[in-house]
Amino acid sequence: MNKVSFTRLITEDFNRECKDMALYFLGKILIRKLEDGRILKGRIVETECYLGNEDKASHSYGGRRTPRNEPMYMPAGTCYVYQTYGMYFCFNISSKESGAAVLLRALEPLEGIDTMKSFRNIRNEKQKENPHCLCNGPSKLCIAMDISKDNCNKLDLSDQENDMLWIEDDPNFKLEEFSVVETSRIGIDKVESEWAKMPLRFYIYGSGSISKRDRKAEKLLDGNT
DNA sequence: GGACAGATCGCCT
DNA sequence: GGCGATCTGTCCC
Repeated sequence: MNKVSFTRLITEDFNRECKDMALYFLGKILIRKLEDGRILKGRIVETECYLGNEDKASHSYGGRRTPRNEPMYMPAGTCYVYQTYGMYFCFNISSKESGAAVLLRALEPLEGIDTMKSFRNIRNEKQKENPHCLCNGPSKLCIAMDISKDNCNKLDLSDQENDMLWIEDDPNFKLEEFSVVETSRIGIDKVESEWAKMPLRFYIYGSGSISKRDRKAEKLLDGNT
């Protein structure tokens, strides 16, 4: 058996254009180290692109630049964590182009599942027993991984000294062996339909941890094989 | 499976 | 002052 080691992503790994990065992240491992040393790991299975300037669904549409979205303009690999609906967080990572970022929408929990459960506090008995329910949404994964604006916003994921949050490549995981579903983004119905429909959401076909499956797109993939 | 209402507050206009 | 890149429970088919 060859020994294959997990490697942490570095600056050049993050230096990609938004769509390329969203696809590149699929299958990678997001790792969170808590203050008490506990480790939480999840495989990234769903991502979404938010482009700059021309993207009407993006916080940076029209070049808007405010204190909140400043991380979208910072170097590739910078965390953009913002609060929404007064009580939830969304976790993005800035890409190469200024003003663009990739939203992490879902993870498949791999390690620290009991800790994630304790953070999520799920009431529904069936969901409670299913790890796939822990991180299958952008704000759920923030709760499960203890990612908030206070502790992770503007963090540099390419900084090898940063031991709070980072991403590793899993050499045993080959994205080519999976189908990737390309579909429209979630929760942006109010923007001009052209941009609402744009296929800027990506997920690994067959993962049990997807926030919202697109059965039509999956059927088309089935037809092509 | 889908539709809908309510929670709740930082951010931007 | 109004509005969310969401989640949850409820109601209905």
